[in-house]
Amino acid sequence: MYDIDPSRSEPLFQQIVAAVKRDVATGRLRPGDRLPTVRESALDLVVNPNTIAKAYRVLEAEGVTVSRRGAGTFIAPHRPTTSRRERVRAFREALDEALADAVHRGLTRAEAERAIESALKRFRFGSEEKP
Amino acid sequence: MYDIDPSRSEPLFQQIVAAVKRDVATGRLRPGDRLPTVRESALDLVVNPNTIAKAYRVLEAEGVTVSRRGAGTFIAPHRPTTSRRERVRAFREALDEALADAVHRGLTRAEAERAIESALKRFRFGSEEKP
Amino acid sequence: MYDIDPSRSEPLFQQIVAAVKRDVATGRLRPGDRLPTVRESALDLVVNPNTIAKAYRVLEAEGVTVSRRGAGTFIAPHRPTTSRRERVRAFREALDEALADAVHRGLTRAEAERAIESALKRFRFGSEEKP
Amino acid sequence: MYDIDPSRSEPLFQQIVAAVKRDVATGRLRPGDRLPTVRESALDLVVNPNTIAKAYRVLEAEGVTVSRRGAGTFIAPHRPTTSRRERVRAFREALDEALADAVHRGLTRAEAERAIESALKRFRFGSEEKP
DNA sequence: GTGGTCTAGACCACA
DNA sequence: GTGGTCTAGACCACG
Repeated sequence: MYDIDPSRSEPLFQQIVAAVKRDVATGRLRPGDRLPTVRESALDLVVNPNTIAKAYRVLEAEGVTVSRRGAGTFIAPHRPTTSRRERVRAFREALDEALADAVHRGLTRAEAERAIESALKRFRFGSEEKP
Repeated sequence: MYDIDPSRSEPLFQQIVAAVKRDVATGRLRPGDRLPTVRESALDLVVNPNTIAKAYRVLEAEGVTVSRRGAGTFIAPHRPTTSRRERVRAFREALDEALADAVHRGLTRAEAERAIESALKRFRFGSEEKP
Repeated sequence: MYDIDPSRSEPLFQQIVAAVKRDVATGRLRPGDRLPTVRESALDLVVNPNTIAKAYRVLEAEGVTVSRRGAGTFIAPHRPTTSRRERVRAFREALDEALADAVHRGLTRAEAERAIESALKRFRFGSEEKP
Repeated sequence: MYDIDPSRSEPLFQQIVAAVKRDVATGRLRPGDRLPTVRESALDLVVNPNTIAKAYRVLEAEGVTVSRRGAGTFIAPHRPTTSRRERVRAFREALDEALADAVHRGLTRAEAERAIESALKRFRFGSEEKP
């Protein structure tokens, strides 16, 4: 399902977490959808079931999923709680780091703008009310 | 100098690396500029000197700085070597993760666009001529 | 009847057990009252009948209910058997955990006292005479 | 250090989490204090180091501690974030369950009041400002 | 059959 | 030496 790469330095469980979050944010996974079971995913991605379980635990802790023993793991309804200030700050930090790296790699402004434009299309942002 | 936060999960040396790279990418640090010595930085940031040394080692390995024995550590001239494909791919990945997180935090499209526009202004991209 | 929340980490059957015990302790349910059948409850609470059955089994094991074959499940007459030492110890432990959590959430002493005062009013304690 | 009981049904890591939270809430542990290392605790409590590590991870996730690789695990500065409504609601629920259990065990009102009064003395509540 | 807990033990990243 | 990651495998609680 996901392309997990053990050779990358990012921990496996974090790669899984990021992949699920991306799919939720783009709408490929929607509230109520069921994730594959821990054992299925473990076979699929060729990692230890504990590693999947850890990823699911983190996702649950972040409010992305809910796990029910005996039933499975499901995408939770959205309920962002961070303040506007905080979410903008966090985004700017991540964006700064991405851009700084890109500049060092020689990305041109045009390339950056194209990539951003295309990325913005793929994500499903929350409704535009301004709290 | 930099605001390093030991309580964040990102390793200290990486926070330092990212901060220097950001300053180079925005132009606050320019080729030829000298970085503080390891000891100065260690006192400044209240961090173990080994941690600073590791950050400087990584920066040099990435080609961001050059250290001249007995003279200090300096910002290197830009010389991006990655292929266009590679640099775009890396940027898209980082951007995807930043956006996915932001969406989960409830960022609206308008907020994202404003943050991006402002960030694009702050970074000094390479010249558009040489692909 | 009860507000059972499958997304909470507490097992469903325990939520049901706790709800019944609370109702008995507050007097909403009294000795001799009949509980809904397993099937009724299962439909009502949208829960697997096995889960209800397990809750009833636990309640009976704890002496809160008695089930009479063919007739149903009834609230049992009170007949606490634990020693004073034991019942106080158990209460103190639960109270400690509740208070520790509350303090971490930032509850003030005044808020705690008000909540306690109100709670004490709602519960029907045993007669003070028989130690 | 703590009295952990493997025979209780509560998971070991949760018992450890509760014990640390109680010590923080009573003031036995204060912000900045260092917890025993994972390995020390594991030897001390005769449990697997992974179990301690999990407890520490949960404590960090709840904001009770901060862990720094290479340095240790420390009590974090208090920064309760829950709203007044939420913290009172959570406390009332826990209190209700504790009282319901106690009533079933035959606790008298006098016993309850004495236990409560004594418990209230041991915990360090936040400052009394009303936000 | 689902997720959760725990153990044992190896290896790694960080300070 | 610190905490973190991952594997392997047993056992349990829940629905």
